[in-house]
Amino acid sequence: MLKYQKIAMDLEDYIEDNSLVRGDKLPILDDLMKEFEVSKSTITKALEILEVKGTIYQVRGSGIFVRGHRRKGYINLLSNQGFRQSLREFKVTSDLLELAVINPTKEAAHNLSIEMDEEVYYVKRLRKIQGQPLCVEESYFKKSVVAYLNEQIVSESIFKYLSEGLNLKIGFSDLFFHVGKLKKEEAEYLDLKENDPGLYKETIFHLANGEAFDFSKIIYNYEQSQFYIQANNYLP
Amino acid sequence: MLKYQKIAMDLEDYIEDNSLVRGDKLPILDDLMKEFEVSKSTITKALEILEVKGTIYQVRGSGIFVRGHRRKGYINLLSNQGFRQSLREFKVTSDLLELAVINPTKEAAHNLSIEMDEEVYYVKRLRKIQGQPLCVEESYFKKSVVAYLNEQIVSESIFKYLSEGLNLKIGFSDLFFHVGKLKKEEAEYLDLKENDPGLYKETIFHLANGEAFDFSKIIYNYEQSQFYIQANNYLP
DNA sequence: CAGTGGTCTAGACCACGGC
DNA sequence: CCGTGGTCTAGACCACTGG
Repeated sequence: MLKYQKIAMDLEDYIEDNSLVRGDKLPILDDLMKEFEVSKSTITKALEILEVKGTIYQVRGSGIFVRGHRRKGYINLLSNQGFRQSLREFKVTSDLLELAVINPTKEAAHNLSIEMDEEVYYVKRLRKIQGQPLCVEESYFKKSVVAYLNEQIVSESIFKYLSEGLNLKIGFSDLFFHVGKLKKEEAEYLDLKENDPGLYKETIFHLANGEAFDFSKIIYNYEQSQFYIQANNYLP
Repeated sequence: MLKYQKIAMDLEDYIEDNSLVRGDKLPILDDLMKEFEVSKSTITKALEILEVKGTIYQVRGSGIFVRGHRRKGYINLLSNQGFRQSLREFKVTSDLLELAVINPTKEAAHNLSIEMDEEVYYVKRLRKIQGQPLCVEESYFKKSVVAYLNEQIVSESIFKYLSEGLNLKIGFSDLFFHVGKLKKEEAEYLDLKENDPGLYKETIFHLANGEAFDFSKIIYNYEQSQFYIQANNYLP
């Protein structure tokens, strides 16, 4: 593990352990350098990561402060770590509806930039929160990248398996969404009525080398889901 | 303007001017260092900004590549620069419905961390795209920060005025949203029907020093709006 | 193994906040 | 004015990619 990653994690733990909240001050740069016995740039790099993640903000001439937020019960839209993190106080479970090796739909093939005769793993899951349907998810994993999946892996954290088990390096993801009216079949999964509102989200996940490997479609139950994002305002 | 900011902008222009698309290669680090006559770290910093913004991705041992994305007509959810950027090919206009100095609602006061007797500018606007209602927005600006607003400023870009006119430094923003059924009054603004789907978004904007100064509530017309985000996957 | 990006250092100097 | 974070440099060394 890289120094700056370790420092970033240690600082997150420090904030957690000391129950620091928005506006609370962290030690100054100089002290952090001494504490971790690294150069200024390394601390800066660690802080930058936490800044991008929305954990802290830095004010020149003043100090380093905890950002956090949190409205309870909101899902972090950008966390692909499933819902374990954002909703850890709630009970989230997952029903596996389907797991198979298939040829992709035209849509999936297009979003993964593959031919329609290349094989993919198709995973369909229904996620529940405190027993209520939270969302239906369909995922298409390139089989050339994700060579093997089984029921157990899928029922736990797929991404953890990919990065730790298969040693894949996840890079970036493109996320698209819109709001619409649920079709009858969709509504049934979510325990809602036809034409009720639904949030439709599509995500294309890429490896660090830029290759798309997972196309995912999720429909959220509007009664169970609220989202948050912590953004930074870079170049105007 | 800082060197790395200038470089980042120049590289964006370079991509634009040469119509580079996803996967196209940029010059290597060494050449960029020579071209811009700066040290490696400065180039790295510029590239990092573009990486966070979703403009490029870097692959160790291989090169620097254009990321971009491929869907037209989607709104960048994280761009507070209004819709000019994402939808520049479409005609976006804005009707001012109300502009007044008032005491904040309880909700606005809470989100801005102020008392209910402190004054705020209240701005209500209806945005249209190609003549169709796109969203209704209500904003509350702390008067202690934004001392003056008028009809002309509001009809153009408020944030441009804040950063260039008032020289305020925008820092970060917290974004919350959910999906719901439109109330009758809301639906009328958007030319929709009661109980049609709506995307409800709230944003709290902060200065670089961490002070909240703008609380904004937007309801989007589901027929006119689709969104995208380009995310990076940092620490697992 | 050559090419290319990533990490880390030590240090100079700058810019902003707040007393 | 002092304390604090931000920018920038030059350079050593590491780690991954791809022929």
